[in-house]
Amino acid sequence: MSRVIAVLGPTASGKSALALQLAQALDGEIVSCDAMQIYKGMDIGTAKATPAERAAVTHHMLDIVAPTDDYSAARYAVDALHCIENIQRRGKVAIVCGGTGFYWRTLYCGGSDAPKGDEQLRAQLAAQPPELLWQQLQQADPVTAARLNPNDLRRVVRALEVYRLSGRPLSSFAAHGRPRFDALVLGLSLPRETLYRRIDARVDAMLRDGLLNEIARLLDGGLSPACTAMQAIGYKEFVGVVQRGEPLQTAADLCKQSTRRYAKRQLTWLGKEPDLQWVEAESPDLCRQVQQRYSQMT
RNA sequence: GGGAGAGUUCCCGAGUGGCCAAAGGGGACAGACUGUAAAUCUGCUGGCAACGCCUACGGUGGUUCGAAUCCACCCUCUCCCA
Repeated sequence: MSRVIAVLGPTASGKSALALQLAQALDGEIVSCDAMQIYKGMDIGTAKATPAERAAVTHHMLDIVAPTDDYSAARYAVDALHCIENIQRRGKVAIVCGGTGFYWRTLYCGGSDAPKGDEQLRAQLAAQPPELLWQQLQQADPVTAARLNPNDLRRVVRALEVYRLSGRPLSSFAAHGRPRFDALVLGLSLPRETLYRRIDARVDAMLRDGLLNEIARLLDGGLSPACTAMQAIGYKEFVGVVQRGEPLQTAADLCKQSTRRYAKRQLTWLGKEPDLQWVEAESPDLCRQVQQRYSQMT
């Protein structure tokens, strides 16, 4: 299996542009690694590759499911790995590009084979008092309980769910393993202020490009504001504007703020990502530099 | 011109003599992350040679063993009457 290039980094750091350049220079195809670009109909707010870009370079892992559906890192790992295999079988270079660290990690290092989520069970668990859930977890899976914060309900519920479904504690399932394929793993870095400026500008641009119309279309189509897809930054902030005519400026500011925080979380994650090499996002001959590193890999 | 009220740490905002470097919230910063991950959760937020010291609650000066809290004057803002 030949080498994969992964272009990771915080939002608005220039991942897509670099991936596009690389794909054109190396005869490659792009595999998106973004938990929200998975959803159909969410284009502007997720900064999905444009039709023109998709015509120029083949993109994978975009528009995989409807926004009403749920998706997961484990599904992503399976689907994206198939894409990579297919690309390589055709003699092309697979370029993974995106900002969802958890998805990339699961693709690269494999994920746990604990049972998949069960909506009903989750709802049933979540209906119980948090203290009770915590007590149950401490009994059923003390190792995981020691690891988790009692307030992190989502993880507490998941751990209990795994226990109920499999009869085994979550801690008995292996987490990520060793990398499953060779990859040049890149993280785009740039000064915090620059990154934040870019984020602000990007939100403004999305609004100019018709983000509100896109959201209105989704909501008119019957999409519930409560579903996972609508929790995406750039969407949840504007539901009130679209549905109740709340002030746009306030929502836009909030959106910029959430995006900045998200970028920070991405950076924190990337800091521990195996094999990751940081490259300066703003360096003028970035694409050439990366190509050089790529060719140096043996 | 007269009267009433307000000025608190990055912001909002509690605090009306010691338990106050000052509740709470926001923001910023840092971190976690086993099939929801653009989600979810946590920590931290005056300075220092730091079990102590210094600087801080509009300003200056008082009262007091001790003040963000009481008094006087001054400055700024808000409201009411002229």
